[in-house]
Amino acid sequence: MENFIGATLKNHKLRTTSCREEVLDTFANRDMALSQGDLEGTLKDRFDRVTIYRTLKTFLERGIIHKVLDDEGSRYALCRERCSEESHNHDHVHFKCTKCGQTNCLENLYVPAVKLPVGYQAREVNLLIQGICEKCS
Amino acid sequence: MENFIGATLKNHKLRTTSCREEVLDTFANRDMALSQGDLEGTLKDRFDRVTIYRTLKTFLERGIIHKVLDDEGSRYALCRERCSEESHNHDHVHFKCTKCGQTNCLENLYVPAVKLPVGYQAREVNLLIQGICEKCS
DNA sequence: TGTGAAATGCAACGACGTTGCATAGGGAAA
DNA sequence: TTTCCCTATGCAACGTCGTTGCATTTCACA
Repeated sequence: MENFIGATLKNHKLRTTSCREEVLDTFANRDMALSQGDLEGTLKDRFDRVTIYRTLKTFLERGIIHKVLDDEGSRYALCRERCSEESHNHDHVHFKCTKCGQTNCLENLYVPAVKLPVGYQAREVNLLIQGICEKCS
Repeated sequence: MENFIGATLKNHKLRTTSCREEVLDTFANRDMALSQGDLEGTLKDRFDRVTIYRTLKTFLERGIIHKVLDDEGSRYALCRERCSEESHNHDHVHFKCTKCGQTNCLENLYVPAVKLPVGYQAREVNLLIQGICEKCS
């Protein structure tokens, strides 16, 4: 874990700070999409909410995390595939359980190709499925 | 148009008020997904933002409009298919142009079926494609 | 046309996104 | 190891949005 955190920050040319370490640690330990509020719940004693906000923003820009669509507010999840500032790669499916509220990446599923009308160019595709997850069914 | 608005409200058993009429009219005239901010821009001289908020909430509950996922804030669009309080039906694709910022429903496209892992049950599916629309390309 | 129920406006609160600025802290070079 | 610069952080502040309570107005049916 220590290795993962240090290596991730170094790979993306970011300074090692306690806030960044703990945010990364939280993402790694809780295997689900997190909102800024979730992170604040865990870290607000130690870090200002603006710092958490800026940490998320930085991670987003560098391709360490990606935004997960949600019908209420924003959530974020670690990028598993190789992402960088230049290219993001997130055409997998997100599943939100309406019972327990958890949002997860279904890593193995890919978004089926959609044939767009003439003139439309796709850059990014987000598929959110809501329903009941395996634990709650 | 008059007919559409009156009939829509009556069909969903809602009182006819000027705010509801104008919100519906705005949705009908501008053929795209609108945020609460968009509506306030047009209507805030005449109606309180809370009234607009509650109008949207009511329309959502009754199946007159549906929520459109967006990576920044919520947007709403008219339900074209038959929707009611009981059953919503919105498995079509939404397209957001990163150039002009417009979000539209691609009515003719349906979300391809995704085979979920065992134990997962889908209730609602949202597909958002971002890129360049026909007008901007 | 009167009346009860529903819709509206206003005030207020919290959560979030965002920015500016002064201070603290990381890390490379001496 | 120490110094110094640049970056990250904390704090204050502001705007937007979602949300609720309450008093007042308005709709629609009897």
